[in-house]
Amino acid sequence: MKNINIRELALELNLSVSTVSKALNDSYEISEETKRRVLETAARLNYVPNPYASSLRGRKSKNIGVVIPEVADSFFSLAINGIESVAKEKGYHVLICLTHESFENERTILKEFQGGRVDGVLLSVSRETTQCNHISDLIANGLPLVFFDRACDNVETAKITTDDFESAYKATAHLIQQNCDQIAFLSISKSLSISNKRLEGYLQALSDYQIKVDQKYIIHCSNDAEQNYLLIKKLLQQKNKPNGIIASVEKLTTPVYMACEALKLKVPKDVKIVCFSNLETAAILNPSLTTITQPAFEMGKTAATLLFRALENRNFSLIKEDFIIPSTLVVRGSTSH
Amino acid sequence: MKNINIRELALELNLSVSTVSKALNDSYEISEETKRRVLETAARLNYVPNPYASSLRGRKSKNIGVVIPEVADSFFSLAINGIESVAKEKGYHVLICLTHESFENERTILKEFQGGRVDGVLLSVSRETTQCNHISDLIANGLPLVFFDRACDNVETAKITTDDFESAYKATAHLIQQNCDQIAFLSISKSLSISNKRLEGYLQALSDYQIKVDQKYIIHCSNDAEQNYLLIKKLLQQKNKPNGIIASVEKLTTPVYMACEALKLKVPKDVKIVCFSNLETAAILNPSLTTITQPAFEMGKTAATLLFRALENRNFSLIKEDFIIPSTLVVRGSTSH
DNA sequence: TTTATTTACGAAACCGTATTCGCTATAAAT
DNA sequence: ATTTATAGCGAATACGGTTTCGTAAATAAA
Repeated sequence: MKNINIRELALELNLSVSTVSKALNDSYEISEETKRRVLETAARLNYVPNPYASSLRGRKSKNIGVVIPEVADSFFSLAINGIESVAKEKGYHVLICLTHESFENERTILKEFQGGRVDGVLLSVSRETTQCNHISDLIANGLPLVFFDRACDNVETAKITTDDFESAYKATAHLIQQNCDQIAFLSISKSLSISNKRLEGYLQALSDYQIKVDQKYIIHCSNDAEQNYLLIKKLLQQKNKPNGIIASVEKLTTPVYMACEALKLKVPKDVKIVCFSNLETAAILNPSLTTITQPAFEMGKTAATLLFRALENRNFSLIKEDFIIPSTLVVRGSTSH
Repeated sequence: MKNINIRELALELNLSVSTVSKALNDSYEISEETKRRVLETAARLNYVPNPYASSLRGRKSKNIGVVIPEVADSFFSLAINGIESVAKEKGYHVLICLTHESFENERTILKEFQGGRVDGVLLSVSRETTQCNHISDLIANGLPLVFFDRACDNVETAKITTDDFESAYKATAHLIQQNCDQIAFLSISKSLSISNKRLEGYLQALSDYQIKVDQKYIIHCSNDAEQNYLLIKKLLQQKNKPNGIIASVEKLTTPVYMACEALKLKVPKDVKIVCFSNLETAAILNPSLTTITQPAFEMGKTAATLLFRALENRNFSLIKEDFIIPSTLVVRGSTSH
């Protein structure tokens, strides 16, 4: 049951290697009868082509790279499903690379991609990424790249995002309508565009509703769960503690709830909470969580579709363009009863 | 900024291709001075080696394949992190392939691996997998493979699992001690070994505590979320409805909670619930969820470590062997107050 | 001084597949 | 009958690295 190569397959068939290769690739040069024979024998001898040889010769890998900060996250894992659904249809493989929110990892991964490992890239940048030369370099090198969710504004390519400003605005307005007047905003990065857009939406809503901005309500979280928990706890322990919280990212949900519980704060009575989150369990939390639900699967799917358009049409190139798929505010128990 | 190959690099350096290759691979044949020059020029010209050329020539891909049913699942995404932590250290890449619980997908993926795409495989089989020839074939072909979590019993290789029988037993005993006498067990597959071992642990506990087994309390769920919800709802609507539920897999958590809420059943008063789950949000559910928490990261890490031992030592081969890492019963609000 | 060994490098073969180009035999067109 | 076109196949080359083997010069051993 050892694996055979095309040469041995050709030998068995009394055909040349080139004929077999063409038959396997359904070339018009080969007769139907021969194709049938080749396919039949290939199946019988359990022939599986070596993808590296094909990639080397064909100068394309049939792989797309997906670079994301983290896989243990509902948004990203759902986005992967969206991406994969398209890739599979196109006969491509998905190479998932994790940066773990580290800029250095991100740069290393993209650098490696220059060697030809992938034909195109879908990228959601790390929270540390402030400067984008490593991305521009890759594009200049001829690799098509599409951002999804977390983009760099000064890179000339397409991005798929959600309406971060508007949805943060909606979330904030919702809290205000629920009588919150001291609303905290939990950010995960000072540089990330989505984080900043969400922050701006929050600020705009405060302004529109004539609520004064208080810097002590704007918390910049880190990538350390324990530290974030302490930060949030501290926020909720000050004398003018907030009566509303917007968490700009899913992973802050648990520390926020934990902090409220530790401090015996009742949600939504004492504090109301909205999270940007795709958690399936949002509906069964204690209390159920009001969320901004992002169209994760759709975003992944759209990003992949766009990337493949660039891969398939050599005369179609990715221009700087925004595709915005709206999020949904789902009101649940953490902001009402 | 176009990518260059080793030939052009050699030309620039006035060296032969072989010398450059050896220098890049830190061969003892090359002087320190030359290595320095090569490395410096390679960096300056932004040389990135083509991985497919290396793989083809070296007959190894520096990739390991991870085949799992689903990525949008806490257990698997944490396991991926464990696997990746080892792979990264060894300079390997992780190729994540999703079966979406389909046997056909699983077979196709493993078949492709025979072409040499990966040097080794970590596999958690789909819920549909009852027959394992596609796996044995792969191993017979020379590819080392380690199971993690979901294994096939009749394949000659190592497996990393958790103590499914014992933890299901513990969960059941815990429910009994909390005065449950009508305990339902939610399975996801009739063939999956983990599902069956958990079922056996449940049955053994019932037997040891002299509780009669009632087949109507053993529910075989499907892969369809909506259908599972209806199934569970039906379970909870019968006249002798259970007062305890064990969900053998994380994804059943939400439908169970939803069904209880829809039927106005109080947890834990009317029904007590235990889930096999790695959900980070278990502690903040309504009520907080008693879980069997699997050592997901550890299992991934151990499986990867074992696989690499087989990859690195040609005289070490994977024998049929069980490595069992225990799960933890974490008692929370869904089974007590 | 002669011989053996070591150091540092280059030429060429090789990994498995795809593609270009050329060839033959047959069919079609003139 | 002659030319042209076409269908079907094979030889050879290319893809970009790695590795084997050979060799010249430098050094060590005799």
